[in-house]
Amino acid sequence: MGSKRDVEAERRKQILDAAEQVFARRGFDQARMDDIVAEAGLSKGALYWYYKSKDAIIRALLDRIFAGDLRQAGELAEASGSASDRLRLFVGRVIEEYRRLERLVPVVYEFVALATRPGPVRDTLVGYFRRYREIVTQIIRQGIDAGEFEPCDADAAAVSLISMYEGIALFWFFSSDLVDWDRMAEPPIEIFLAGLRRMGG
Amino acid sequence: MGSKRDVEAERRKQILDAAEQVFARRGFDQARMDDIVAEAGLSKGALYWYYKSKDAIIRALLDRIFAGDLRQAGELAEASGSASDRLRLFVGRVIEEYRRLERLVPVVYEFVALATRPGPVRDTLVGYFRRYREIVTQIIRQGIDAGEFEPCDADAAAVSLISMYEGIALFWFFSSDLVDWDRMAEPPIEIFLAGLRRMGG
Amino acid sequence: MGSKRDVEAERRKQILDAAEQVFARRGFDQARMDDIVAEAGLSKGALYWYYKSKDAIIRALLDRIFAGDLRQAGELAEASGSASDRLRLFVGRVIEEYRRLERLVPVVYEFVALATRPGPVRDTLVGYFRRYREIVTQIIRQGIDAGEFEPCDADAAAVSLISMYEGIALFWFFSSDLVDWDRMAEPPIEIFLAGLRRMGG
Amino acid sequence: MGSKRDVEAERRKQILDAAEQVFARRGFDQARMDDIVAEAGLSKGALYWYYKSKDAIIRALLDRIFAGDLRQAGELAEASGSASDRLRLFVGRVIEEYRRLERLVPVVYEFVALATRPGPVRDTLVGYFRRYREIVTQIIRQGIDAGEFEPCDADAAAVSLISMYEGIALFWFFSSDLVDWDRMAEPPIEIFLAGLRRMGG
DNA sequence: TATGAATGAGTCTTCATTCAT
DNA sequence: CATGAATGAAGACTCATTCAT
Repeated sequence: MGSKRDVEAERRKQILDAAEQVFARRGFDQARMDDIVAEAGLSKGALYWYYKSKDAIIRALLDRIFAGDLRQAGELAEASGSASDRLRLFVGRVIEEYRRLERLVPVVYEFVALATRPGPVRDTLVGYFRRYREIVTQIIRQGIDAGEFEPCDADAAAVSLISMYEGIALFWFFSSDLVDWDRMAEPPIEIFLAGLRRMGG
Repeated sequence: MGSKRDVEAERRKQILDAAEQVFARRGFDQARMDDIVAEAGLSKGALYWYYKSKDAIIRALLDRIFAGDLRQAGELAEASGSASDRLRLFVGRVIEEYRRLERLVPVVYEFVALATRPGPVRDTLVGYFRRYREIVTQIIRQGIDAGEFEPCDADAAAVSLISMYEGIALFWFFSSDLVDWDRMAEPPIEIFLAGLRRMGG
Repeated sequence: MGSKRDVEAERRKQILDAAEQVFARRGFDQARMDDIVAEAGLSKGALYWYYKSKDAIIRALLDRIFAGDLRQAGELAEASGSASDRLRLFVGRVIEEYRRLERLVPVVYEFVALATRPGPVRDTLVGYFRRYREIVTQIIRQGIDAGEFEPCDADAAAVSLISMYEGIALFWFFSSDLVDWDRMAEPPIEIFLAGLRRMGG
Repeated sequence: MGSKRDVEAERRKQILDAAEQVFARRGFDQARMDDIVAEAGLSKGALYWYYKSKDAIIRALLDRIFAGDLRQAGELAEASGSASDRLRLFVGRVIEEYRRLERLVPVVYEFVALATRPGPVRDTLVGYFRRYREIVTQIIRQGIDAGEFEPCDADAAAVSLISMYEGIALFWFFSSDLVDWDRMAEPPIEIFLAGLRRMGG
């Protein structure tokens, strides 16, 4: 049993989990290494043994949150079924993802704020958005080719769709009392699909 | 001429302008008061004469950016013309606003990150979003009542629309090379309006 | 009418009175020039017109409080009457003085703390104590010479007497609920005088 | 040996000793944390590791100086022997204490100045004086009951006695060239005891 | 004389990081 | 591997004093 490896993995997870909590609570800059240490139940030395710096923790967290490879989502581009259904599926997965990351939203916006300026965080997020966009663009294009959707700027439409849910997530965060996912899941995609659909078709 | 008032107003503007630059460049926490002082071309003492603390500057900036009362946008709800046209106008104004705030985007996301946690920043942003939402909901509802749009959850639709442009702004920020406002202005609203019209279809 | 002089004198008194209040409230170091300015109802510029610095104000206050020349007290040394009566009179005046300075006690101890270290404050206080001591020593010596008191170290006795009331003032300040001047005025001097009379006994 | 505890105790002593020196030299407000750091031979971080703030150091010093419980002095109230002898003993111990604290006198008056205003310093000193007073009052009362002293206000007498030595300490501090403890130890207490004594038996 | 905005050196305190044990 | 005391550069803020008006 690779117990050495296991301990290392365990410790790293412990630290990242703790950092997540603390960063969500205070933001990157206001978070103190001591907070993370306390939250993780480790010692300062132990923390620095596994991560060389605060920045290293932030980068590790960035990966853990945004480096998922969207493979599942990507498969949708090549799956069978109508483009509409595949977009519905896609949106369902995105929402699922959002729900999963719920308590991380503060950290996500912390990253967004950082990504505002050049650097590795920005690069990661740019890539993340590009991949999503490519997938959705491809599905919409297939819908147009198949005569399911009106001809249109598929890329602009893709950006619109992703943006809509991205924006709803932000909105939700500022009015969770008024907006809830159960209610906000269907209408947007249905309006959007209706807008894309070839009517006379 | 009230030169005393003028000097005060001038200094405050000088400081807020400088703070905007510096905050955009470095983020709230990484920004140094000395940076602001240098950018403003004032002395430390002068800065503190007008704003008691870094936080006071941030709050003043929050007001300057988000406390605009959306009166113009609000008027659209009561204007004449089709709901579609009024929504188009609304979107046009929002985009105009985004363009105007372009260089402030980093600061805006800085605020969003802050708004993630309870406090005055959050309160301000929550109010800001609520007002937008009310206006758009009203217009859509009028469109439905007038038979222009298919019946639907007007509020959900409003959130969707605002979110879409909100999200596009974010998207744009991460791929200004791929997305530009000239191209992204029309398609989203047109798809959306078509969707509202055809929903039942 | 020397109105110019009058204004100057008036302003200086205004400032010193204000400084007294503020120093009593906050101590020399914690007192802010702005506090004094506010208390005096003057402007910063005006204050600095009359006193060149904070230290100048402190020195002026030192004079105002301790530079009284004790002439009255000094006269007692040459007055007629028994030594006991003259000491009683002396003590009465000292107490009167203490009562008058009541609200200045904090400032007085501020000066005492300062006088702890070499400098003009120390010099002033040293002189102040010396003069008191000389006067009392002389009266006691006269009492011994006149056979009214038993022979003793007149200087040590004088220091004891002055110290006693000095100490009572301090004590009073820390237990004004328990000690009051009406009760503490007579007993000490009477015990002391009895002691001087009976020493040999 | 608990070397961990030892190091902590050692460091705290180091810091308090250094603070004592610096505060004596400059006063609380004029003392710089860097002075204390330098005097203690520590780093700034180390100092703040053990004491959270300048104020915390001052409070710790307050305790170290005034929180001694006077147990020894208290025992005198219940010891055997004449009241006079026990008061002589008491005074001897007080003088001993003063000699011990000699170099701390500036700090003591720094505290007195602070105690002038409400707060923990004042509370501590008030308690300190109260305990002294209770002990001496009790002894004098016993002397009166035993017929050794004339009937009198025992409490006022106690305050007088303590005040006298308190005052002498102050006096001494301003004229150490003229007053020395060897000469000032006996006369005051003897005059005082003579004053209290029942002459006619 | 009087005003009060402006100056900037100086202070306390914080906290990421290191390293002897 | 782990500990936690120690480091010290850096930063927000203060405030006595000045000076243009």
